[in-house]
Amino acid sequence: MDDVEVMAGMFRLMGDPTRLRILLACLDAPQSVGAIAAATGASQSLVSHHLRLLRAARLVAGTREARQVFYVAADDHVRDVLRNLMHHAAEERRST
Amino acid sequence: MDDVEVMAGMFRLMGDPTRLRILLACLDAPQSVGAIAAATGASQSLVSHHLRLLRAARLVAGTREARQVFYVAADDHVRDVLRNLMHHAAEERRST
DNA sequence: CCAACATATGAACAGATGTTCATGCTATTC
DNA sequence: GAATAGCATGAACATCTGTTCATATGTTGG
Repeated sequence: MDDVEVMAGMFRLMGDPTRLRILLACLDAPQSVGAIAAATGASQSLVSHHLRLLRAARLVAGTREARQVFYVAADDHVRDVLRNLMHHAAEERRST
Repeated sequence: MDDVEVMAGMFRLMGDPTRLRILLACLDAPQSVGAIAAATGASQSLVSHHLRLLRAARLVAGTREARQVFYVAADDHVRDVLRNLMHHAAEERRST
């Protein structure tokens, strides 16, 4: 798999609204699965499914703490990409 | 449509390998549809279909010049996002 | 105007993707 | 150690998406 496909894979993961909300929910601080489900309004099962994909692509990292598992955005690249396109989206809204 | 869905829409567009190659092909300088097709190895028809989506989302801008139409990445946000995740992908490869 | 060239569009199809429902697994508390 | 809380997993399904093939649209040169 070449770089382009790796990149595309990451973008595709961020390209689903539910998954994007999950990512944004744990952008700044680790959040438990339950908290993410509550924050995003998605079912626990769905959140878990998505987290698995995000974890497999190393976009988030999860650590177990007693019964709960806390997930957080993997690194600064991910955070930067999200913040960057957030600005772009904001500008799009303003100009249309 | 809220910001998250706008963002997700853009990410989804970048999340297809063919479309990502098209975007990368016209990242730095405007390229004709034919040139993009040649550079990416995709058919003219397919490239045109994808360019329509990218144009609709304002990720690229196209200007007609005689018989050809030249497309280029819309702005610096788009370029930054792509370059940023390229670095991320490169690091991923190195560390696995 | 006609022929050619470059790009755009439409229909149709196979394969991928997000979601739900039900169930399994791990860790804790009593 | 049974019961419960929190999370993960599997199957199944409807929908969406990328691609191809054929054809239309627009543009330039003779």
